[in-house]
Amino acid sequence: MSTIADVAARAGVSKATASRALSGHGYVSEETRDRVRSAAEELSYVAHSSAMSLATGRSLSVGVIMPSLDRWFFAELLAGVQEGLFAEGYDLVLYGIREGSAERARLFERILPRRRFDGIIAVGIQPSAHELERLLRVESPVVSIGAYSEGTSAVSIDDFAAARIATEHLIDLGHRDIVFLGGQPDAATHAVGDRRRLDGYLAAMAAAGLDDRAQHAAGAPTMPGGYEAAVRALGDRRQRPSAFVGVCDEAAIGGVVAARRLGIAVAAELSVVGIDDHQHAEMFSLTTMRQQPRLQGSEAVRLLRARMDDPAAPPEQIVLPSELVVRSSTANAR
Amino acid sequence: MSTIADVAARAGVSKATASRALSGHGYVSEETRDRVRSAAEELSYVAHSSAMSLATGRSLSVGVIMPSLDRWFFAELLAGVQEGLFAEGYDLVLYGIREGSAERARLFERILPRRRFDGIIAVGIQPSAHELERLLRVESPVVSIGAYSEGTSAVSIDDFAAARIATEHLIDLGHRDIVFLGGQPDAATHAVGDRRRLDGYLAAMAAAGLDDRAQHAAGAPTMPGGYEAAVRALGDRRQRPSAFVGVCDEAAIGGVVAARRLGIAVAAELSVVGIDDHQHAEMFSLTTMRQQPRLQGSEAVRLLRARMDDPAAPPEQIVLPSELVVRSSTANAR
DNA sequence: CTGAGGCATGGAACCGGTTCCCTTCAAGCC
DNA sequence: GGCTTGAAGGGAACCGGTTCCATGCCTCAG
Repeated sequence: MSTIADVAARAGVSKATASRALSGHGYVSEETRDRVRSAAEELSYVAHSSAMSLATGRSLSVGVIMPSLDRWFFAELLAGVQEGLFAEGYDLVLYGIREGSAERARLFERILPRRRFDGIIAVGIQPSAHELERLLRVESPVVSIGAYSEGTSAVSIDDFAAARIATEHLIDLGHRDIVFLGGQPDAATHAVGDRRRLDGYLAAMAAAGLDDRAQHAAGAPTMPGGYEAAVRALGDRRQRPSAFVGVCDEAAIGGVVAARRLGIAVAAELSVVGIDDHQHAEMFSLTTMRQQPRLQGSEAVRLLRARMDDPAAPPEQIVLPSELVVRSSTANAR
Repeated sequence: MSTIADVAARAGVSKATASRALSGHGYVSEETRDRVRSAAEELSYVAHSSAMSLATGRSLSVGVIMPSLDRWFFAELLAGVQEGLFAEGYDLVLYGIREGSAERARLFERILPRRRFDGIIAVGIQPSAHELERLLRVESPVVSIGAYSEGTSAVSIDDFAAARIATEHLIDLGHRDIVFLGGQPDAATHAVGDRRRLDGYLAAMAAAGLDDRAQHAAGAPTMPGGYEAAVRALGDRRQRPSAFVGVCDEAAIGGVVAARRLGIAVAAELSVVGIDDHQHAEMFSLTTMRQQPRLQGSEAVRLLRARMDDPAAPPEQIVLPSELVVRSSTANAR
């Protein structure tokens, strides 16, 4: 692999001039620039990123911290972030860190300070005070997604409102016995957004005077999790709910599958609404609150770029809209 | 952020000694080592990765190229790779590149040569001759997953055998009209593994003298793709198949959902077998050929480490086993 | 007593870029 | 004609580490 010294020698100029010619900073004559460029072309020269990073102080890379990779929301988000960063010429360095794991400490203590990232995108992670302090030492701008952090820029939807609107949709259809499906009651592992969605559901129930009928069938925010929670909720024939609000579409779809299995007609006997507009939602005719994780990812990149270009700029929090998409999994209560 | 010069000054030694004390290479007295270590501790010193990389020639990072992030197999794989790399102290730099996109050229021309990766993991990508040449210039070892590349180390399952065994399972149950569900007929976008699975299905059909009954309901290798293909295949009431082999579990589950929708009893009237053992397979009681993408990911890391430690070592191809998991989506033909 | 060899350390070169600063030269202006 | 100004480009410092080499000391064998 050739270095800039090779290019300079071949073009008959100094390293300094070669660097200026290729980067476009400083004065270089038209003719010299062309000579350097073709020399670089001939040697198929590509600048060494570490050397560049060391000299300029910018690494052209962004660290991305994710609590999980195998759920739809996070995978879509990651895809959006990746596309955005790649388009801007930044590399994405991925850390998949389960909440509260030992690796998490190592990440904050050693890994993040070692690479000087130009920026950090943290997804669904509520950094502890100590971790936040470590992040600030690194001095790279942070954008969090779905975590409502105060000090940093942030992207999210209004989880509270989304769940409230979904629940109101069911209430408007005449439903009274509405169960919230999925989500862990344990606060430590409960994703922040899930907690807010549960609160939104509770608020809607309370506003309709249905406080005492509110019920949470806990479970993992996944299809099997929703399935199991639904089986439990539907098990009692005497007091069967007439509608589900899923903590996410995966849980809601689990509920749909469970209902079908138990011979309960979705819509006619049981309305189900989710939150996400998952790629499978349409297939299951699921009514849901649409959010667009890919868009959230690319918005996060946009916010990050803004802060990288001007570190003095104040952090910006944006809340993306989510809208009710009515399909045929919801119908009037009987 | 402090540098090694700060640490050296605080410990009262030279940069050289400080470096040796911290890295453990070369002679340093016990007492000096301790002094340097506590100086580093007090300054919360962390070595600058670019400087280290420039000096040593090793970047402690691995490039990972993936064709998609939103499918279960790839997400699981990525999780396995990520865990493996993190445990070994390597960073994962992610590139999500759609087959044949413009970004792909940029990746091979500029991005990969710029960063000097210590290794590259390419998933489901068949590099062109020109791309392979670029990869070799970079001189970092490559491990491919699921792509059967000759020059490089590789990890995969035997896709051909997996589909053959799945199909034989159905034939043994007395099925004759077996449709292969999902997978794109277009060779350019058809993932290599999907093609091999189709071939395995065809071979099993041929071996049982069922060549003329073999039928491929094409579609995306996803749940909606399988759903649509199944609806088409089940549409003709006169010639309804008695069994599906899904190109993957997602397609197979799409088939199960389609059958339920159409009022066709899975197992009793229609057997369905998939390939993957997807996280949702159990929920749908799907009989399937189990493969473990996480394991494939960590094995890929192991192979990569082997080649990084000894570049002269010959590339190693390993084929991981896949086994038939019989659940209740398959039954004797009527 | 001398020389060899292991240990401990410091100085300086080096990795491959970028950028500051200085020199040169030509054009423009008073 | 002398001075200012700006373009063009070279030398060298610098980013923050690692490592080669030289030096001094101590021990031990001959």
